[in-house]
Amino acid sequence: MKHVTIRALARELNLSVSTISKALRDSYEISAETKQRVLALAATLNYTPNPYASSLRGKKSRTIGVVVPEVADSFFSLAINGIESVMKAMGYHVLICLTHEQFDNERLILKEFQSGRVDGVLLSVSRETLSGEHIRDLAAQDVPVVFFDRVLDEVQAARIVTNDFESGYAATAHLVENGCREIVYLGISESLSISNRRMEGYRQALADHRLTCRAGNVVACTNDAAENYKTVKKMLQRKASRPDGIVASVEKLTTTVYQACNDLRLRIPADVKVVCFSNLEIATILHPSLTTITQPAFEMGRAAASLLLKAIKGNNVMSAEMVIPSVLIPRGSSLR
Amino acid sequence: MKHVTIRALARELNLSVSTISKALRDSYEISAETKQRVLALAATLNYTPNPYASSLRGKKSRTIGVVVPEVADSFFSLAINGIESVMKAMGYHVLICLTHEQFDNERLILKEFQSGRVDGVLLSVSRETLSGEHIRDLAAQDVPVVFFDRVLDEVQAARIVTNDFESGYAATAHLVENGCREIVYLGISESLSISNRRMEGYRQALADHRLTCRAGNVVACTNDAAENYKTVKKMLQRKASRPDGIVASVEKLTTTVYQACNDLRLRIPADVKVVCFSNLEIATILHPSLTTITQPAFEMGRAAASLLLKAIKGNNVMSAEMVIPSVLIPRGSSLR
DNA sequence: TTTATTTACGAAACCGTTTTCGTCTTTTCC
DNA sequence: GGAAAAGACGAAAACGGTTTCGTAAATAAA
Repeated sequence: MKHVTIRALARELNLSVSTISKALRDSYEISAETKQRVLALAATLNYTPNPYASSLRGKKSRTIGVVVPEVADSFFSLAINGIESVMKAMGYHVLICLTHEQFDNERLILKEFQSGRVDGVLLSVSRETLSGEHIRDLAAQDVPVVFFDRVLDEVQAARIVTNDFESGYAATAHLVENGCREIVYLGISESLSISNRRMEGYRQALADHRLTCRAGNVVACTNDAAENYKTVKKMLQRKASRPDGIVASVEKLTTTVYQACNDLRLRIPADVKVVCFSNLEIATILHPSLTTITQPAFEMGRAAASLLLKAIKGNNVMSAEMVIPSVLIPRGSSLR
Repeated sequence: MKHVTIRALARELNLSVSTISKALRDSYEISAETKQRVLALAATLNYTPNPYASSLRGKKSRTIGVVVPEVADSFFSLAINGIESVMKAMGYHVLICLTHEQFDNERLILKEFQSGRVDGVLLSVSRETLSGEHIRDLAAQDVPVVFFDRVLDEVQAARIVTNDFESGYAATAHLVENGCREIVYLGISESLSISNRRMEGYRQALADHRLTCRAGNVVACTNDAAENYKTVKKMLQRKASRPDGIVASVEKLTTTVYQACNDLRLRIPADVKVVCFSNLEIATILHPSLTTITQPAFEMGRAAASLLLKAIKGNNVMSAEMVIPSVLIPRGSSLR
């Protein structure tokens, strides 16, 4: 079956192409009767407008790009749900692109977006991203960019974040208050905004509680689970000053930490207490249940999407910044 | 900054638009020297072709649609990774659309896809989907459709599935072999292919082991976690013939089951043994660790994507069917 | 030397929609 | 009754690539 175009409708009704187009868009120029006829025929012939023709002509695609490191991660998948809920309501499409935490992928994706494929971009940078040249290049083409969660301070753009510093602080203070004295912080990257801010909160909390931060107690994990497992295991095997508390800055380190403790016969929370940044619903049924810093993933997605829509409408939101707080949910893994 | 078009390049080099286009596409009609000049200028001016213009002219978008019920689910997010890995390598874009398990969303999405927005569609139907009219309508517009995981038997289309019957059988037989006599099956929908096939496997396993399948032992869960929790709890509180084994046909029921057992002080696996269809990495650190039927999510995504590409290239794959087996991974939750 | 072929490029149509101008008819208003 | 205004529609030019069909010059074949 051939795709039915506006021209086919025009022929059928003995009207001009422009009349059809206007009728479909409910223009005041067209009589009510003609509109009815057009709508009716369009419905029976199952007419669906070619989005690419509209995009080409109108210079807007009603599509946004979402650039994230990973989709198999509860924070990002929930954030995507939030984004989608807003965009669907406004009739926008969502093009999801994965960087797999690699800068080069991110760079190529954003370069491609200079083509006008998307009207705006929601970005959570990769763990490798250090420079923001590629982001500025995109913004220079009048494609609005809104950061969410993982931002690049160097780039001036709108951002939706959570209170990483305070959360890092809260997690650490919580462990201290539950008796920990040798707390380690597991980061995810040396450059990533969220990882560093959470770490600063961690440091501040230690300082405020008159605890020194041992050099080896801050570890930047990699993207390789096996490697991280070794690292964590080694820490937990230290003869002197074995860690009695762990702040894990990212969800996927949960498995690593629990696994390492299990394998070393260290009991959580008796021997080691754990707090993890995580949105896993399943945290409640871990054994022991996991104390989490739960990020407002869905809300962050919603907020970022709304802000991007404003930017697309022409508002200047470059300096907008919204902080949606995370919450510490104490559970079994950190009880005294 | 203005977007640089092919026309701008033409002006700059005193060449015609068609020459530029051909040079960029490495046509044999253009001399090596001219190609060099064009490529060089394109690079310095940061030219990126407008995808909508190409799509309009060429009648193909180099974009595929992926229609799934949900993205915050490890099976689907892993499958998306598989899809993306193939599509990215072939220079295709991936438009992800969520049905949230609602038929009407699915119908509207597929209808929109009749517009030519995508060159093909990968589909895992919603739990509400009973009829395939909307899918046939799409296929009638020459948009190839490949099912993955959740298929609709009524529709003749290519499909990538896992061995649901055998997996349901294996899960159940495993529980029987570990001593269970009163095994319940938690489905996800009365109509969904995967749910029903797994159930048939369950029934067959019971029959083969000379166990009767009590009427109340097959439950179709809903999309509402709280409701499911109540249902499961009620089952586990039965005075007569309390279940001693549970086959949960979908990942998100894990939390429900563990939670209910915890709250009722039922010990897993001593009082109740559990097998769950799940791709959660975290299954290993549950307490007890969860015996899973793990689906080849990534591979299914890859296979579906490859098949769709074949279909897009014009091959008739309508009757192609590929079954990629799942594996039963015995862990603590089902030990005798 | 003439003819055939290859090489390298340009003009213009085309994809399907949107939008800007006309234009012609019908109303409305003094 | 005549001018002005409104109403209803059509022609045609965009939007930015791609592709077909020419064509002039250069080369090869006869």
